[in-house]
Amino acid sequence: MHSKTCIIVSGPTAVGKTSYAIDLALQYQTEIISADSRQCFKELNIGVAKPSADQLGKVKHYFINSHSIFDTVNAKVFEEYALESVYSIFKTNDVAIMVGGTGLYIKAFCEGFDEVPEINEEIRKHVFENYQTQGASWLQSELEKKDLLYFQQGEMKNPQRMMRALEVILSTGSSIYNFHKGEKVSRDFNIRHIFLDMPREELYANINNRVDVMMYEGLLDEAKSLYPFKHLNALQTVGYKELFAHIDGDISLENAIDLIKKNTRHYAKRQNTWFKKFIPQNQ
RNA sequence: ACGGGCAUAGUUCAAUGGUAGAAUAGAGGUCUCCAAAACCUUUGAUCAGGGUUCGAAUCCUUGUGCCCGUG
Repeated sequence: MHSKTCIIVSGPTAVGKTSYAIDLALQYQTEIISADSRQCFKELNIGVAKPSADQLGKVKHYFINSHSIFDTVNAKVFEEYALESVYSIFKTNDVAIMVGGTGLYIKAFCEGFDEVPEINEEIRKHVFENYQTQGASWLQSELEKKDLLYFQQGEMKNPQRMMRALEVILSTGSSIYNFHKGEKVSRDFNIRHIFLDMPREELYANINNRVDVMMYEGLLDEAKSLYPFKHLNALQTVGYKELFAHIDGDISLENAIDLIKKNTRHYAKRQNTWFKKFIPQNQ
């Protein structure tokens, strides 16, 4: 038992995490670390359901508006940022609150990652560009030649994982599986977990309603202003990518809105699946 | 009201008279640095009644519903 505690509030999108966490933070007179892979971008506002200015004024939030869409943000970056933040909060508080729906980020914060050497930027680019021009079959044949372990055991239909495996073997000469030891880091503070959930039908109704509100608040204009950056990873985001398709003339606005609702429902479903299995705690 | 057409999974569409398939939605799952990402698996249907036939989603017939044209 440690003297400091981080309370993690997780759950699917649109379940009400934000206001729940703010109430909790006010109760403990402490601050909040967001664990959301999209709300950290200062350029993204309406579409990512950030806390309102009013809410941000009540409680200090870390990892909200802290990064730019041009920055590299990933689970490792989050882990370091969140640890720094939590220790900063612990200087003056016994309790810190973390809230968010990005399961992998929360896992990285709770358990850490096995060390994988930094990947050379040129190798990463080389892998990505060849995938762009030659497709998944290129990744498959490269992995068969260079990383038989991954070729036999890994997901050979999943381009993203294949790219990761390939960049690791090209950079280090060793299979990504040799780095995955599954050793969990033990943090020197307590971790408590609160999972928010509600009946599926209610959640889906919340989602549909929230998308309508976002459109009313001007999501289309926001998407138009971000259109020049649609290729960035930060813009591979529900609520924006569908509107980009509409701006391109591929689909009607009505279709785009329906797609946003549908994709958000899918996202919520995946979050549920993740949190059903991953219960962060260290007791 | 008359004439014509259509009726298959929640939806959109397949299936010479011979095992009712697909896409998508829905559901379940994967997961160690792009995770609001990228993947995997899967439930489910011939409008209703009668007839022809070894055998009907398919042919005939009655009913019901929808669409188009004429009035």
